[in-house]
Amino acid sequence: MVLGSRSEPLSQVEVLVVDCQATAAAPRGHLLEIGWAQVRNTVTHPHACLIALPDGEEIPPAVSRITGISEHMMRAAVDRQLAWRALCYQAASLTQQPAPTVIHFARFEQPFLRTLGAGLFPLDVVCTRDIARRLLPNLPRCSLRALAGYFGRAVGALRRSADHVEATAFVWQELVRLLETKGVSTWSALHEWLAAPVEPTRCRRRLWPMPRDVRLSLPHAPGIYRMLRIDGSVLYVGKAASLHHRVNSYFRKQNGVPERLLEMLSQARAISFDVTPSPLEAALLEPDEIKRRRPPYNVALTIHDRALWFTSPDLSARSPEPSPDCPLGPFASPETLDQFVALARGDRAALTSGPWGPDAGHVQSRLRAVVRDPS
DNA sequence: GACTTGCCAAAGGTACCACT
DNA sequence: AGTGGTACCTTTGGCAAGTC
Repeated sequence: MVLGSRSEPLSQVEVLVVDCQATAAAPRGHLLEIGWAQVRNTVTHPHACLIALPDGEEIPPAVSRITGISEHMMRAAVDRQLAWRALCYQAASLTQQPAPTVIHFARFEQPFLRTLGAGLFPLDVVCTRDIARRLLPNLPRCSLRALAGYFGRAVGALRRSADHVEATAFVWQELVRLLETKGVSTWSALHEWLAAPVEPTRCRRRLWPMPRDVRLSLPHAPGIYRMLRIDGSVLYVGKAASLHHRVNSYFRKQNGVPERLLEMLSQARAISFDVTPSPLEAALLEPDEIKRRRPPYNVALTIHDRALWFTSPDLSARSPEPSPDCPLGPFASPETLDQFVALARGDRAALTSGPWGPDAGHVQSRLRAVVRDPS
């Protein structure tokens, strides 16, 4: 049954965007959450529901950590067939049947959904990752977070279906614009385009979204830099003895680049920087900047990933968490905090053995100002 | 005929990538 | 961290053409 027209322009096609969270990949895993939204020009408010796990099944700690879904929250979970029927009801309201459906990395979601459908599957699925891989073959990463960031939308730290549905819908709309420039302008043309074999690419050199001249024009001077998305939001704050060398070093390696770095560089379109008189000054500015902006990729100084230290304004107390008594920080280790205390007290003997070196005296006045005014 | 070289395809192994 | 599918790379073997 085809109610709508398959020749309708892709940007006008009403689609269902779906995302699932699960305890693990199929067939071992169980559905934990389903989210969906109807998209045509604008995105309707996404609907998401937690799915009750089979008796005896629990949410693995790792999944609970990345999704934020707790056993307590699962009290509101619904039966999986109930959720599937609600999704099918929404699918049936679309003009085209089977319902044009957009899923990111559909390979993960489809086995769960097909099991729920038990032979009846009213969805005509395309995968945004497959489209992106063809349209942007040299983009370092095509994960949902990387793609959304590439087009200028942040994805929340916790992986939840409602947020992922909105992000997928956003990515879909951006991809449709690119598809139409390639002459892929209808739903059926999109299927044909996806089915066509891809030209083999033997040496695929990465294409960084950040223009080369932007990074090459950075000064050979110490300072702090901020990696920015296309909308200007900050991805990462770093410090450098030479802004030019540090930032350009990210873009030289083709292999062995850490996963999170690739994901960040897939999103970074611009850079802003502040030149400082010395590398030490940059090192002092960096934590302030991180604390103020909370960039998502400053993993090293986030409390979730390793123990951090905070200290009191008079440096006499320390705590692994920020508090009214210990608002200064974060410091990556007790050793760094020791150096900070020594620097503030002018203990040159302690300083010259540490990473601050002979620059220590140069920044003491600023450091004392920081200690006096912890805001 | 024996050997070398180049090409191709299949098989097997490994690295990559995306998900939770 | 664990998982699984895919892409890529290497190895292997068969074949044809060229050279000695």
